[in-house]
Amino acid sequence: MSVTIKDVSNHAGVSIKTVSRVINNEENVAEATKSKVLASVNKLGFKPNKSAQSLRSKRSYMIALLYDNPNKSYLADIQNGILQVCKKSGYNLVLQECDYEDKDLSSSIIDFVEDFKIDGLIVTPPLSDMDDFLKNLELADIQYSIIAPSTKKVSSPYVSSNDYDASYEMTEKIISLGHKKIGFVKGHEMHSASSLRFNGFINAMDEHSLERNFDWIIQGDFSFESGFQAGEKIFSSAEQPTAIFASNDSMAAGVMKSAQMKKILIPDELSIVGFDDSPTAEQVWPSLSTVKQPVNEMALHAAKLLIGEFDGLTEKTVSKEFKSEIIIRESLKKLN
Amino acid sequence: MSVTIKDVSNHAGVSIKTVSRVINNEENVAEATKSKVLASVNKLGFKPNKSAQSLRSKRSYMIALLYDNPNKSYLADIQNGILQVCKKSGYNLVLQECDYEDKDLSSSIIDFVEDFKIDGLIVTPPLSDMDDFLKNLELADIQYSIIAPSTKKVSSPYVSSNDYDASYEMTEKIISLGHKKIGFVKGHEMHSASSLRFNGFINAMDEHSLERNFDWIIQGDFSFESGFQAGEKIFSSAEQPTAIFASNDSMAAGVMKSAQMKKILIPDELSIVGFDDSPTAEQVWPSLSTVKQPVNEMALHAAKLLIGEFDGLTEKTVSKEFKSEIIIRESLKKLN
DNA sequence: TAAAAAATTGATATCGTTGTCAAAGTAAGT
DNA sequence: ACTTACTTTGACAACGATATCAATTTTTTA
Repeated sequence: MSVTIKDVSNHAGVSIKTVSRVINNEENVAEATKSKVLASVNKLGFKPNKSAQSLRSKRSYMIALLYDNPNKSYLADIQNGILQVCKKSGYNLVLQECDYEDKDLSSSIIDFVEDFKIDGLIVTPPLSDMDDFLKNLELADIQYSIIAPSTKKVSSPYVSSNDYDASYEMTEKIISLGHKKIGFVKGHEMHSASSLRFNGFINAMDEHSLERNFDWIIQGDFSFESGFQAGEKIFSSAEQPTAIFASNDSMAAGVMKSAQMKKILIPDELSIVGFDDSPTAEQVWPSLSTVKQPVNEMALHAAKLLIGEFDGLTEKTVSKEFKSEIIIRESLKKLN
Repeated sequence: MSVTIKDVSNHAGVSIKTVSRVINNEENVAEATKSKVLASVNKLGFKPNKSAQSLRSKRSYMIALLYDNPNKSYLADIQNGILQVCKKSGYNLVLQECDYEDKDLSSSIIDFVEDFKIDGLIVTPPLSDMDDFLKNLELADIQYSIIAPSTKKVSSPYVSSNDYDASYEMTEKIISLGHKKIGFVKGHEMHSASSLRFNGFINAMDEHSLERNFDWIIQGDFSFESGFQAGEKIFSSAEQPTAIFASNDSMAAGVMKSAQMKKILIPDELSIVGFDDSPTAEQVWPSLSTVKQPVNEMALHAAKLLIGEFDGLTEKTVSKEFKSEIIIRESLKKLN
């Protein structure tokens, strides 16, 4: 059938242990032996049997992605980033959907990791915001790498996005176009990104001495529906803003719909801005100005971080904060 | 450490082989022995070591999802459906992105399956439309289950959607609202769904003796951009349709944008209809009428089909065609 | 140059299951 | 009662890698 380590050892005229040493890049193998073995490996097309490796070494060569996020496009980007690394390093990605409200979350995840001998986890928001959950993982001695807005101080490696800065910058951009009356729709309360994005907005407003109008600051939950309702509230208030900044694109689209149903012209009478650069941002009309986080690259880095932890191979990858990009489309316009 | 089959056999006072028989539901185990063993299994919390099982039995308990589809939301639904089955049956899902234009697709997938001892594949469009690829899988004796529009005649089990019927029905719905001048934007040529959807449209038009206007029948590729360009073409033609049916929601959104930029009122002057019920369909304004396929359920069934093939356990699941649902939203209106 | 230290290599045990095959126990047939 | 057939069970090999530890070779040190 398929080529085993024994076939290689026979072909190369060394012991199986030596072959094992070579394929695992262990130290103390003579160069001559090493190249002899590698030649046999290539010649025979040997690929280590994952199950056997896993059984003996207690490593599964599988990492899992933990998520509880209805944002399909975000998830797809995350997956792609991780897969790029997995493909190269011979790891496999396993998906694990969670419920952040589940009381037994920690224990069920710990069971899952032990059952499948999962080597490590990549944890995404909002799970990456749950400190006690992360602490439980550490207590169970489970390796993980998190993707989160930059606030976290955890011992495990992490990849972060500069939600605060991006929001601050986008707000300044809006202000620079002459807007002074700016509304804001907040995101889901469980996501730390929500408060960061809000704080970025507030601080930029303060910096430019612009007044906050609490009729225009509405709590949402990242859903389209909550954005729509936020719009209804804002547009029924006494005074009207000239721009609204929503904490994600779905809510921005909701606000936009609400405005359009009230015949408010966008962007002439009202500018709308979102966050995330979801596919919808480009497909609505007028297209949404938004903030694009390099989600794919972040996930890629998170995977490198995690896998680098087990394989000494890769040069030590370090935690890193990623910068977002502001994308200006049709929905944001200079105030007349 | 963790509980092994040996611990169970000691506790139950039988041989390890007998324990193995019980946990694998083999025949010819006395009832008394069986329940005795199961009691020990529960008492000790024994869970078979996947790696050891895999090593010995040549089964990995992993199935892979093959895809080459930029539609993130579709993919997420597929994944969710499969995961529901995996969770129950103890299988794991591995993601494998492909390139349908890759010359070496067959061989690289066959390598992948052999390297990781993948038990079976779930193949999605457009890969499920590539007959020679599927044939190669069969030659390599690889189990798979496909998700595809219903045209395929393959020996492996499959799950299909009634694209033709759904399209026919939606066209009739449009016609029933008084529309006679109806445009159509075709989907990507490599997807068999595209021709089915188009044929459904054409046949419904014929059935109602409505004339086809080839100025309004445009080839697209499922992308937003291609929908936008289709709109530009249609709106620059001599006569204008009163309704346009696009083969998916992204293209419908593109058509919509093109119309809105030309100040064509939707749905008053033009009705637009999509296909897929993507998140965008709900988030554009006016919201898109569309066809919803039970993608999640289809994937769930495909997974059952595949896993049922190896585990004799489940009652034989059979190939099945799933029906789509027509969703009427704001973008489709009775003709004045 | 001999002894000590370090580098290199291999024989064999081991991981936790399932597979093989023979032995023991039960039921059926004459 | 005595084959014959079938059911139930267990001892031990095997899957294909890594781990242990001792043996051998090479290098360094004195």
